[in-house]
Amino acid sequence: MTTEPDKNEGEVKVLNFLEEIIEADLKSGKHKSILTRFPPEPNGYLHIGHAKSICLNFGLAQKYGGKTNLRFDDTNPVKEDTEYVDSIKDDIRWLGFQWAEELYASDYFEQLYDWAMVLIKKGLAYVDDQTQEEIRQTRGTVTEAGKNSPYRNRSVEENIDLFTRMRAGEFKDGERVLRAKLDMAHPNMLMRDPILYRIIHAHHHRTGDKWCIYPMYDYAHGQSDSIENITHSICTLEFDVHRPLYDWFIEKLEIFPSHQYEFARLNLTYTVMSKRKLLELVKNNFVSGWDDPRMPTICGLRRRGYTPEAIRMFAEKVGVAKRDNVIDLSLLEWCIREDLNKRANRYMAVLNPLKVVITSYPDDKVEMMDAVNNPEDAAAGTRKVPFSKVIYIERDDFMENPPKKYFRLAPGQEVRLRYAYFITCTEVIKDANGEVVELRCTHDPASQGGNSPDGRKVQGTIHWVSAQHAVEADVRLFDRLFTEPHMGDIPEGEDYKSYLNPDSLKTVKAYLEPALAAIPKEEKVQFERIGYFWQDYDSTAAKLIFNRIVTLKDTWAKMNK
RNA sequence: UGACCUAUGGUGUAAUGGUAGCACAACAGAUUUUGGUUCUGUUUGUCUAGGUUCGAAUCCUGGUAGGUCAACCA
Repeated sequence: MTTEPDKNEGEVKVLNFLEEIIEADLKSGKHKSILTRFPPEPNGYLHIGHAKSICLNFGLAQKYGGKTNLRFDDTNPVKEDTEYVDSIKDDIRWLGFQWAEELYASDYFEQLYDWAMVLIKKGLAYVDDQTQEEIRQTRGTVTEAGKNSPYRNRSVEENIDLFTRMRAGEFKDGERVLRAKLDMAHPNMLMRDPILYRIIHAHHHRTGDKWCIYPMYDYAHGQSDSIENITHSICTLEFDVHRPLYDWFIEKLEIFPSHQYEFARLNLTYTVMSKRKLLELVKNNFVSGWDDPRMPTICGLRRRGYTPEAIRMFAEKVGVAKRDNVIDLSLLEWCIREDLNKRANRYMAVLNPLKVVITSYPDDKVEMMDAVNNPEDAAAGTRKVPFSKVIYIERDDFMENPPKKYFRLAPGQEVRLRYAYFITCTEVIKDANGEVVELRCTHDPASQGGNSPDGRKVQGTIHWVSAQHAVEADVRLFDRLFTEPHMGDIPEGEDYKSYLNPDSLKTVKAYLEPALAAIPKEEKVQFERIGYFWQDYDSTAAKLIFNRIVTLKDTWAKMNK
């Protein structure tokens, strides 16, 4: 086969609009290199929406040989906590990114204060004594102009004095604010004398009690970007209307001209993305924590079995644009299957067991069957799986009255036990309620390993575990995770409670703990993360099977509709 | 009813004045030691009305629809 390395065939070069801007800036010499930043407020855990932003900011810098800072936007002490700082750092690292510098908006408080003084001296900021209510009332509405504050024309000296005393702690919360002097009739509400500083006597997670005045987002963000020489400040669409203000501060302060660019935030079907709602789910114990596998948080997805590679692939696939979007959850699921399918070793696990006794098999015999670890990767090798007279199969793999194209086990029907034998169902045993509780089968000893010397074909192949070697665990866990509304499909204004099953945590605990006790200590961590297995457990395997179950369920549902 | 942003198959995203392409989803077939994977094929789209142009998804104007903004949140 001949290849032309320069051709790069099949690979279409597609730039998103941010890449186009960056390439143009680099080409024109506007910037020699680029510096982006990821600026979370440490007031909650990162979710899949943040992952898109992280992949964008870090990915863009990587692609163009630049760097990315991690900056915590910690300008509101009452909402923020170091717990969140730590989790955010963990999640970013887990996703596979390394920041150039770890910074905090609170590092800039002194500089920001000095700049506020500059604005005051230029006659561009003033201290307002109005109450919060008065300020709200005089701001006007989207269609009506606001009214000037009676304190708007204070002298520079008086403003300096008052602002100094605000910092010194002479006033109570809410008594005074520092506002920019712009235009109370501006069509953009954000430009109607925005508040720069407010008084908050609260303990800050980093600066402690040093400050009692705190800058607002609009006053802190652009200048923080500027201090760090951020070239491309990339944020979501709702900050679009803030850009004129962002530019105004930079212009008036005559500092490094960082620029803000906006993109559409990620929305996912069936998924709650609002930090406020997620916090509520955690606080009210509707989930076991921020890392509950049903949560759309990065740590939740991690526990659900997602890999960083899959999440990065997802971020790549969803694209970047300025149009509001709702991505199908199926794309995220496709990404994890795509990733795991290539690299995860396969293991057999039965989630919803049905006992099968192979009557023709010797009572005490145990055979070690050869099983392929990963059909997609021969280098992954093989392993031995114990087989014996009594096994469990998946309940879904048997039907007493099968429809026409059902290839798995049914009375009188032959099926292959993967890596083991062909078996034929000879008897169905039911309990008093008519529920199938056990199957009796015979095996073909010649089909050891899964092939018959006479070349006859069986259409179905099913997985199994040897009962005496199995580790028992709760099969319902998996079921719960998939039958409950995924990550909370909660319509606006509805009660979360009706959408999450409060029993699931109890169930998990009740069944997981005895199972854990049966497992060698060194393997517990893996096991705990994934849930459950009868034998042959492994976290990666769980991920694969986990995603595979969804697919099979879908297929089955369709066949029966 | 103010300012700003947006409009391409079911869902996303390309095409930057010259053949509407790609991915997910859906559907059909082939292969298969799991109805998975893999491979092949199929269906479905430029919000609307004008204008400019040899030619418009693309440029202009009007309309329509959706979103954002009236926290001392970020």
